[in-house]
Amino acid sequence: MKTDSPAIYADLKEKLMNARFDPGEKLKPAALQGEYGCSANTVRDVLLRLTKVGLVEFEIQRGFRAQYTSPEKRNDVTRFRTMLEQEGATLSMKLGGISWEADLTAAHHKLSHLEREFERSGDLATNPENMKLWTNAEWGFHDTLISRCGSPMLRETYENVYGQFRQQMVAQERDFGRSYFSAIIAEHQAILDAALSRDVAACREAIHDHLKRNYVEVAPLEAAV
Amino acid sequence: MKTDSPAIYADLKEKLMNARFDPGEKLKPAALQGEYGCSANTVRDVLLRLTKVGLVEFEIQRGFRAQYTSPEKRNDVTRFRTMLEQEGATLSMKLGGISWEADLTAAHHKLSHLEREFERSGDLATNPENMKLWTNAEWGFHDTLISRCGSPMLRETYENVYGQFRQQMVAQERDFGRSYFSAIIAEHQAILDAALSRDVAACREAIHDHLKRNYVEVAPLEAAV
DNA sequence: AAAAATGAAAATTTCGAAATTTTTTGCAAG
DNA sequence: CTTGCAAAAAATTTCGAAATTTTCATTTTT
Repeated sequence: MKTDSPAIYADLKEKLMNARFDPGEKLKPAALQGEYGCSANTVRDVLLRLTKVGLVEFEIQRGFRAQYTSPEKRNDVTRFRTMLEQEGATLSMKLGGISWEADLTAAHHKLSHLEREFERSGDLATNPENMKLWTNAEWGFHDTLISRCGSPMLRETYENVYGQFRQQMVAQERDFGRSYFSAIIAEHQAILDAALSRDVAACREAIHDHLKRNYVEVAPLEAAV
Repeated sequence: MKTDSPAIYADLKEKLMNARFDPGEKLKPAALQGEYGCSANTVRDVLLRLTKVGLVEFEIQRGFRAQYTSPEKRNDVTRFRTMLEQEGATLSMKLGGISWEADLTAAHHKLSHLEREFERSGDLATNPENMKLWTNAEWGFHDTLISRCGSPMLRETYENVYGQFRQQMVAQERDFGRSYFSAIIAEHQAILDAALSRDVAACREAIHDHLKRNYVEVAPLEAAV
């Protein structure tokens, strides 16, 4: 009995965030068990825990599925993430001190360094190791932005929604060419500048601008109850 | 094998929301198993699922606990709930049509009827059946308020946070006397009026006023990273 | 006496199999 | 050819026990 469920959790989480499962794909413990050399129950246990962070859907008596995808779902995730990040950043701007400015500057420095590198070389899409570096740096910047919001619940929720955002968008097979990075670099810079100058309106706007590319057209319907 | 895990889930959820477990109390599957005539694993399964809605804390290799309580935690839940409800209500005011107005009016009617009754008779605290009635009506009103926000994620998150709010506050042993209901009735009315007249600022204010009694003084510290 | 080490008890995790439920398949009727 | 039903197959849930880890009380060492 040498199974390492934290490793299974981490591996499944990584696969889910990187869309290595199709949207809505069934996740059968009995099938996954072979991958990890453990019993089906252990996989079930892990999937139940991944349910909490929103990466896996669970329905009683009919098992687990990778989160489904749709234009509506992507819009929802994007809107919700935007809202949480705007609120978190606004609070950080009010509550954060010099240490926050230092942390945010550092996180941005790391991120922009990478992005300028990828803008030049264009070898992000091809190199999974670079993708991981960028992914971590991007997360670090956005997390630091809201880190002084003073609300653990907001921060934890943001983390989960950020993960779901990535899950939805990675499946979209976007273009990570140079023009993408040119835009992204400017957007991150705009967020940083607004945050450091404590300009709440500008920062909210910059966050919205950063995420608006992810909205897609959907037939407008009155929301259901 | 006649165990009914949905019933176990419902029962534990009810007990957690009504603070029938002490804050931070250990929830041991082997101990709870007797209550429900099932195996410890079934209880574990249920507790893992209750983790998703934030009523239960899980830490790997050291099991489950009822959510802990503290002034900071109560403030956090209150602040986060306020924020979500304000955003949800604002969106509903923008997107909701006549059917929303009808639903909201109906939900408020049901709620205020009960509250006026309890204001007169004062027999809420003593009668658990009445408490349940009020609890459901209160939830119905607030859920309807945000029901047209157009964001399933916001709405689901609000539901979880509302449950955690109740979990925290019920443990506080508050005074449900007549004066409490006098205040509550006016607050719900103010929310309804502002919502129906699509007055965003007034509605946000009314939501804040409704929840502000739950804030407690806490030594101000710069938020940790 | 305080701290570290030891060992027993308790709790958590994992397992493989049995019981239950859902889904699929095959066949017959309209 | 489609629909409805029954049987088989597959998947999920539940179980009780074994393996592992944590917790707690006790003893040993500094």
